[in-house]
Amino acid sequence: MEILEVLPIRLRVAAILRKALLAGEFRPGEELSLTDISARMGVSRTPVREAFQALAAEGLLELRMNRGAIVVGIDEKFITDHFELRRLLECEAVRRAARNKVDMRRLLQLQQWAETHVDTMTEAEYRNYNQQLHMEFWRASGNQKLYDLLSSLWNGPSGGNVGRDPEHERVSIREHREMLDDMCAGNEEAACDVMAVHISRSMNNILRSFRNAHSGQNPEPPKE
Amino acid sequence: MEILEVLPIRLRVAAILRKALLAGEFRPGEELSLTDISARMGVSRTPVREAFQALAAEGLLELRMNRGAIVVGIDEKFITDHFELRRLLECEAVRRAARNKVDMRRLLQLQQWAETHVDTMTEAEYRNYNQQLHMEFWRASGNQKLYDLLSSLWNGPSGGNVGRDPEHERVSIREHREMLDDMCAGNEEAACDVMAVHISRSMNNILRSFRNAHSGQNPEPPKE
DNA sequence: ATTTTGAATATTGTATACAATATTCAAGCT
DNA sequence: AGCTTGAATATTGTATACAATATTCAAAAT
Repeated sequence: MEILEVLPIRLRVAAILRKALLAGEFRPGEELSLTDISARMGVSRTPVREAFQALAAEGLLELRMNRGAIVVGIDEKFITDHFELRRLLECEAVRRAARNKVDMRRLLQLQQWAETHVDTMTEAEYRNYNQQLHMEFWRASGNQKLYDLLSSLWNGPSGGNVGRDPEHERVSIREHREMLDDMCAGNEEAACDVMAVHISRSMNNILRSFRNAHSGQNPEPPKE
Repeated sequence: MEILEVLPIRLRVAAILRKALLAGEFRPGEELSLTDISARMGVSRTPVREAFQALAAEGLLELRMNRGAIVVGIDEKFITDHFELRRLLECEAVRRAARNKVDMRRLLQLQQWAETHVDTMTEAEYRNYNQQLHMEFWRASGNQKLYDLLSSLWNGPSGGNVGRDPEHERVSIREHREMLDDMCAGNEEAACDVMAVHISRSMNNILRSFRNAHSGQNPEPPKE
């Protein structure tokens, strides 16, 4: 039987707004009115306000005192900045994990499952495996702050509603295996190098789909 | 004439609680009651609640749904985790700054001021110079996320109310000069190495004062 | 005509009221 | 005795009311 967990409104509001912001559904510089959003979502201003503050901390909104929130534009630099930071941190995580000679059982178990089911996995299953594996990397780094930070970065720009890419998934699973082998062998720099390639490849995928979505048609016609 | 800015209550509450938490004034695992804190501070629960959420995002509190917040203990690992992360990011910032060949005028101007006034600086002046210089490093990295992240880490564990250390300040100023020279010369790795030493030295200072404060007397007598 | 002033309006910031969830503890049952 | 149950209590989550600040725009002054 499944445990069904009801999230607080502020988290659901934050998730909805985050997705919309990352999808570029608001114009950069546009003012987001607390009253307006809460009315449109059918909730009170309080949880929306809390969501605004969380999104501001994530860099998606800018809060001006007594003057509401404005949308920070998602452009290619936003995406590359995000992924370059994530690459730095993920590399550090596996480097430390390799150095720490940490218990690899859970990691190997996850990876084995993925390699066994590589041809039959649903997209949801792949996403779940991928996140769990990365989270194990972060945990294995032994640095709690690193873990927390990478967790929050996971909610950053992602492909959005672009269809799944089986080839990307296959390559990723192979790279995961490489990293695990390097970690088992205590080969810090090798694991780190694979991770750098791994994240860069993700970034390029996202960038490609971003350019695709923004090429040709203007997302919003210019004013007037 | 000075612009006097009145911060929102939630930010002042967050600052007060952050300081207290980092100073270890609450027992690890202790429950912080929203009602209690707001009453003791003479404000309503709303801004305190918002402060709690911000502190939870910083890793200083843990929020349990419908069950209040508990204090995350500040121990030596908390401090080393923090500084190892900061070292990684500050190193990356100067590495990128050196690579980018950015405009160094503001940096050199700040540094020159510090070297001129090294013997007459007040502690507040040193702190101000130090923060401004580091912020220029972050900015010079060209990565907005890196800047935001290092900004938020600046509020992390700091010496607290341990007296000033003029020798530490002198050495820091010399290290800053070394980094600036390396950056001007485009010497990425050299600048990065100095930064690593620089941050590690800060960490050891904090650790020393932490051990000092926690050795001998229990901060709080055990229950019963 | 341009600038300045200030009242009207709208929006955020804070406080309080209400609803929902969790905890406690005593009564009843096996 | 130990466990289960449920009412009472307390605390958080959300909604609403109120206060303070910012914006707008028209009228007045230069």
